[in-house]
Amino acid sequence: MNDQTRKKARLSAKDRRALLEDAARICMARGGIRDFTVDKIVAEAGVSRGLITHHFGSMDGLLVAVYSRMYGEWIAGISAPCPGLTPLEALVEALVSPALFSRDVLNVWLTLWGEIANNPVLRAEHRARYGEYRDTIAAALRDAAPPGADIDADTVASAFICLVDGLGVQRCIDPDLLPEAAARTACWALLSPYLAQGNGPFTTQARQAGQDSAPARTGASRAEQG
Amino acid sequence: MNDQTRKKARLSAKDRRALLEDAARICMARGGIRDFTVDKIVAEAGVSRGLITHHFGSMDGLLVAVYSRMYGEWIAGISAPCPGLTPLEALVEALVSPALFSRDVLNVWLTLWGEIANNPVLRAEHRARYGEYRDTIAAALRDAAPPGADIDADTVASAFICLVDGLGVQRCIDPDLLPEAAARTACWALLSPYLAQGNGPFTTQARQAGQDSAPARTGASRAEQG
DNA sequence: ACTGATACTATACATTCGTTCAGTAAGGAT
DNA sequence: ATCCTTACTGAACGAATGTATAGTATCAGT
Repeated sequence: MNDQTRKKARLSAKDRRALLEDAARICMARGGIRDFTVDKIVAEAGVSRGLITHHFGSMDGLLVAVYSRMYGEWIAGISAPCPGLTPLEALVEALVSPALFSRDVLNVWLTLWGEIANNPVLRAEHRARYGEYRDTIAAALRDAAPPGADIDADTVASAFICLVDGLGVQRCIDPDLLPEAAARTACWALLSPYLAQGNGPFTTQARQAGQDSAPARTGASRAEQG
Repeated sequence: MNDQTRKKARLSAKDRRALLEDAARICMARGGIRDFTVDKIVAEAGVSRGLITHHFGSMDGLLVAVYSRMYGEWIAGISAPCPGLTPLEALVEALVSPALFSRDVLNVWLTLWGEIANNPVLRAEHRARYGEYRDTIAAALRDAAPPGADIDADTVASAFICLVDGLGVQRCIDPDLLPEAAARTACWALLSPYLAQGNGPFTTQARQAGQDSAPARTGASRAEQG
């Protein structure tokens, strides 16, 4: 209504940028990178074609802005504490919650990943953000680890991020095949050896052994238990 | 040389299709979906523009053909036995080997995933192939599991596939940050609880408990150990 | 009230996109 | 040797791509 009464809404640069970023995300959630186009985005936002160039310089600029916003919201989402849960439990619950583990959100991520791999500008933005992401997870891990544990929280966090990424991919491809509960189970399956007392696969000793001459022996020794 | 001497090479439909599929993969490895175009592919293959439509009907047809080929080669790669290793060990080693865990190969996968999520034709092809992929892994898991273990190999295989996907994503984004050894360690970290004697997180009991009213308790009980 | 800055529109532009199609030529079958 | 199938070329098509730019409208500062 408000938009219809006013012939032309003149927003602040900040607000208009946010509006365009949201429109771009809606388009990407709908049809991946193929729908990340000037025509589709300005139609979704209800503005003229020239606005994207005016506010972001180019489509690459908009892409970086979307990526930056996604990363910020993602980290904020997993950092929010939850009463009754440890920080690590809250983190996992956030990751499988509808706010983060929805197809719309994940499809934007998947689309962005495909661009990061081939777009130097986006890759630079990623490198600046990834450290913060990993540190957030590593902090929750150190908090949950048994006292005096000899582990590399950064390594665990990296592996955990990979799993979360993969869960997102599968969720995009076939949401029905990967319900929330299955994702949660997978998360704890990866984290539990680290949290267990004693020698998980992420201890300094285990890592050094795994990188030595006999590469498969880390798993082999376990397989031979049965 | 052979191509230059002959003015026009007339190949069988099968051979020409394979050649075009390879050219398409090279383009996708180089620049993602943005380089999956008629002009780029026919230039890479050294043929005229009309050939893609002639052999595949449309670009979508070529995309499905590429995906089908990728899946076939991927499953063949992880199914090859390796002397001195158990089937599961051989599978993991194949997954982190240069043949499968290279940026070129993985970038094609990442590109395809972005399309599967939004392309109904590709999604249908995926559904027809995913089962075979998961069964291959589940078989190796059952072989490696301790006798009489009460586990859901399909669930473990699904979770493991997610991890492998995520490792591929990270490898595409920043290959230096995820060396082969780290990927191998992450794989065994996820698999080891399942292979251990007793109650891993993938047993029937643990799964039922995890899906009950207290969703986070599967991990919570472990976190409270320390 | 005036002025400068800028949010915004709308058109135009050269490329590039996927597909169509008429025509050429090579190879197998009879 | 002659067909007929088909692998293959190359030009043409309209639609869609991102960006540049001239012009309009609105707000803040004076």
